[in-house]
Amino acid sequence: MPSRGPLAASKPTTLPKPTMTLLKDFRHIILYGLILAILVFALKWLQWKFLIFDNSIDIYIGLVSVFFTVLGIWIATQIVKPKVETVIVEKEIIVTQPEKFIINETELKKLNLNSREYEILQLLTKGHSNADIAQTLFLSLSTIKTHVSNLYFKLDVKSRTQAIEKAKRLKIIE
Amino acid sequence: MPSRGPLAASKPTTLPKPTMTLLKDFRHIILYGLILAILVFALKWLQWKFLIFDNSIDIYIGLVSVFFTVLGIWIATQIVKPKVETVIVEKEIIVTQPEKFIINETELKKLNLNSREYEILQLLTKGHSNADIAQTLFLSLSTIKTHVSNLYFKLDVKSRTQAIEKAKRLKIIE
DNA sequence: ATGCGTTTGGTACTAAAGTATGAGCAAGTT
DNA sequence: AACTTGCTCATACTTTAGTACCAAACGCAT
Repeated sequence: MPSRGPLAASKPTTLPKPTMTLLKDFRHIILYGLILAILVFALKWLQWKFLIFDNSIDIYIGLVSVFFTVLGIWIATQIVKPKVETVIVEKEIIVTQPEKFIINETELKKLNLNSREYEILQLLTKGHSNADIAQTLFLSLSTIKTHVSNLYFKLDVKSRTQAIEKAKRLKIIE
Repeated sequence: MPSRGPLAASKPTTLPKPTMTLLKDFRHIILYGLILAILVFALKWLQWKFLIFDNSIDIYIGLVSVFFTVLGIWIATQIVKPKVETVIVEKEIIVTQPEKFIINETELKKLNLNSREYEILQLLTKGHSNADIAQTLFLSLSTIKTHVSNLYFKLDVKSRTQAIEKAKRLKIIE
């Protein structure tokens, strides 16, 4: 077996490809022709030699039969191209990809945060204070506090640092 | 070609597997024997028929040759298992690895945090309150506050959320 | 219209975080 | 011995965060 990757191969797929027959090229045809010609001469010689013994015609025929049978077999092995089995082996390549952050939509939906709460959560993780967020979103501090409290309830946490930790752990925030 | 993955195949490796021969079972042997017996009778008949015309011995031999050649080929196709070439095609699959965290030692040294401060920073990012940290490290709340304040000074931030954000951004904490 | 959820905002209060300052103590350095 | 540094702890204070409860305005669907 050739060298393979660190991970094992799996799911080998067999693809039978019965490509049949045909002589490879004209050189073979000429070669076969020559062989046959030589055989004709040999047979002629044998014919005359064996005809001296009239009874030996059976032996002669037998030899011819065997010879041509073997010849046929040999020709068959030459003209039949092998089946090709293609085995596809899956080779896994491990790639460390530079932070392709994917938001965990499943978790995010489970938490059922509304748009404001999620917006505030994003600012929260950036280290903004409630007052900052209020200014950014043009809302009163009270509103922010309400949203933040609801956010904590939904996230099942008790402080903004816990909220940040959980949000990042659940990958619902970058 | 069959359907393949998103990535192109590469490095096809050829493994010649010449699996040879042998009759499948005894039934075949008996079958071949019978066929040969029939052939012998046929030949005998042909022999006598053609001997009437003395000159036609060449034609007779020719027919025998052709017949047994074809027979040989046929036998070969029956008894010789096809050669099988196995082509292994490696199909590459990209696997993204979940990114190993590497602490940015350079930044960490620049900040010049002492061991306690770094320890507290770690607990901070996990969402622990000052009281929690005090309990964990068997220190008074005052001590934690002092350390945390010094930490903020060194990190140039004004709150624990900012500290967390900066620490993660600088990759000095997991 | 009525009900529901979202968003907004308020008051009052408690808890926690953060600042400022001072001080004790052990270990190592000059 | 005097000094520095890292770590500890305390007090007093301000600021921010967080909780609880309430309520108005709005959009939307039954």
